Amino acid sequence: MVTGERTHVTLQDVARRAEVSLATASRVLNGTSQVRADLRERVLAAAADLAYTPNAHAQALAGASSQAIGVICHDVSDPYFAAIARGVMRAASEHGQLVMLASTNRDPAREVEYIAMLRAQRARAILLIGSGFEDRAWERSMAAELEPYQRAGGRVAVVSRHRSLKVDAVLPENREGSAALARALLDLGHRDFAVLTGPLALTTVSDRLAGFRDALGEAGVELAGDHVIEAPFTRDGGHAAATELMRRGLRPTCVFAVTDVMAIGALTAFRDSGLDVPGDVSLAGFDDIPIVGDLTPPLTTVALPLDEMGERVTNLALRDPRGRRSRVERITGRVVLRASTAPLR
Amino acid sequence: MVTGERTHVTLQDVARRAEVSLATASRVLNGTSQVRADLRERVLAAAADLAYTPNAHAQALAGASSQAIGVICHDVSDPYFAAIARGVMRAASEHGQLVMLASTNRDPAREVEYIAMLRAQRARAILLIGSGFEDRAWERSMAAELEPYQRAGGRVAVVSRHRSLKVDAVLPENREGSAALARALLDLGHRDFAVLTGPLALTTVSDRLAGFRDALGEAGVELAGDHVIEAPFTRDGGHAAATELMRRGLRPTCVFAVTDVMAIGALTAFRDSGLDVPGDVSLAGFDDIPIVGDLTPPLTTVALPLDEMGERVTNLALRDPRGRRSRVERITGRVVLRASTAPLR
DNA sequence: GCGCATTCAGAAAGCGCTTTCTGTTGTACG
DNA sequence: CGTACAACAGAAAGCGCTTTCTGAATGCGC
Repeated sequence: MVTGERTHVTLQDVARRAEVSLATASRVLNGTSQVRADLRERVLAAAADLAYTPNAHAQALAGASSQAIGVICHDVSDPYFAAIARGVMRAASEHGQLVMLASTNRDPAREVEYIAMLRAQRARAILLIGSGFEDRAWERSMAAELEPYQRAGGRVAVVSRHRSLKVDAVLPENREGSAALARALLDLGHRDFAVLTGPLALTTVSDRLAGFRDALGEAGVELAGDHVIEAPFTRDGGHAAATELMRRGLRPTCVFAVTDVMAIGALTAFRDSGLDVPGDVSLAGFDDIPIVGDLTPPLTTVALPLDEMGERVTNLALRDPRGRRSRVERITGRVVLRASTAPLR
Repeated sequence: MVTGERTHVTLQDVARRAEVSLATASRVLNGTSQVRADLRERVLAAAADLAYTPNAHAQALAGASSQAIGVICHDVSDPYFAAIARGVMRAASEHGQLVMLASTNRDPAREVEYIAMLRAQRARAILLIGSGFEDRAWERSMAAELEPYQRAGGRVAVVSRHRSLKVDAVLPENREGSAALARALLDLGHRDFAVLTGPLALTTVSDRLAGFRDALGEAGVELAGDHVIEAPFTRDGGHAAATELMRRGLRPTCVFAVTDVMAIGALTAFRDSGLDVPGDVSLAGFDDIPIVGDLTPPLTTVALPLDEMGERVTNLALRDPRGRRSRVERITGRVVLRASTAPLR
């Protein structure tokens, strides 16, 4: 049983056992064209007996294109991506596609590498999830990989990034969203703000910061430079940024973390130093990842339909590939006020 | 530019442009054997000029086996899987492997389907993450897919399941973990417990429940039938189970949710009905997913090194495939007491 | 200076499929 | 009864690679 039976069952084996030609076996299994009933039965039986599975590589090579789409994100374990990935997987499986998911840990080089691999796999589509970098060299090498891929018929779609990429995109309105949030917070009476941001080289970050700052500006409230604290784009980054805020002796009445994930770290940092949220400081995030409703207090945020966004990029990439120019679907964020923000007394 | 240039650049194109044979071009690009320096230069230059990427399918077909491993889990957006997946991706990329991730949404049929697809892709290894089902028919169809795959040289490794699968496995000691937790909770003085469980058909669930119940039994504490509430294996399931508990008018001093994800739902349910944790009821989970330290109160749980577990299955599957019989790595859970459990007054 | 081993480039044979092209049979028609 | 045309099975040509097999140079010993 365990003897060197190293090799796969091939269509040839099936054909031989069913005593038909290769072509006939292929036709039966793919339903490509009519085959006489008795032959068909024989082929089906043979395939079942041998536990035959077609070699997808051979199929791909022979013309029937690949069954898989590639998704590149920064980190699977980030709830933001996980939520989007969920939508992607659902939509992909509706299209009968397998999903290859890769995390780059925000390493631009790794990202380019993965695109090359996906290109080699002849993935039907490549989905880029998450903010791009504002980095000329990186943009060029991305484009260098993506352009030949697209020219050869590959589809590319992205969430949250665009500059320099001529591809279909699902674009959350980061600027407008954080502006709306700022106005909501102003309405609560706040005038003294701080912002915890991720790396400003990420377009998502800079957009959210800009939107927030502009909306404050329109209300005549200025956001001082030292009230903007930059840290890694993670829970720990949020924790560190909040800690730094306190270390600087700043006591804004309201803090905006540019992502919920960072806000979570900040919330814990505040709690650990005995600051009450929202009693001592109001806190708001962005994204509305699933967990934030279960925090104490539940987090005020700008809700993005993450799951749906995943579905939409996927559909963008998989539907009518004939589209000439790149389509853009804008996603409006909805401000959700929860208990983490309180009116200023 | 956009004209029907539908086709990929092939090795043939590179060879032609470099004015060498196909074989030479292949040798240069793979470093398979020595090639005269000037020819090598020409090939490299041609490949770069044409932005050549080898067709992975052709490579796979021609013998060099696939570059990808497949991972099947129940739900990518579940933090438990996400954390494991993270470890998998790290280890996989160290082995130069691409990861294809599929979620089955706990649908056994879908699971079998995905294995067939991965088999078709000639994935180098298949990783099954998450509890199996106690279901004879399903086990048979799984085995029917897996067995020919393994016979043909495919590697299979699993996290958290085993029965009937003869494969390498990373096995968290669920039974022992929840027993240890039970003892810790008994030490706090609790005698009146309830358990919120997922579907008992999942081996993980039944093991955790059994371990907990047994340890209580050894201390002479009985877990009444109506104090065990079954619900879906999700945050909402936990919420529903906790709600049901209160609806039944039960007021145990301590509640154990078999996963952290369920515990999170329960925590919110308790909070929403005005029950204080741990003042009115202590609450514990299992897994130690990253978020639980940021909850209020932080959750007592049995910590599993999720990230490391992902790494270990991957290594199990990718290292020395010559291993004759299946290896098992047991993972010990560590009880972490946090503020969600308090000593009984 | 001749025969031999040694390098290294090229030709060609697959890998397992799909699909076009060919050929054979059976049926309907004049 | 012979011809035209479906209908359908089989042969064979790739798809883009890797790798074995061939063969032409080159360098070496005697």
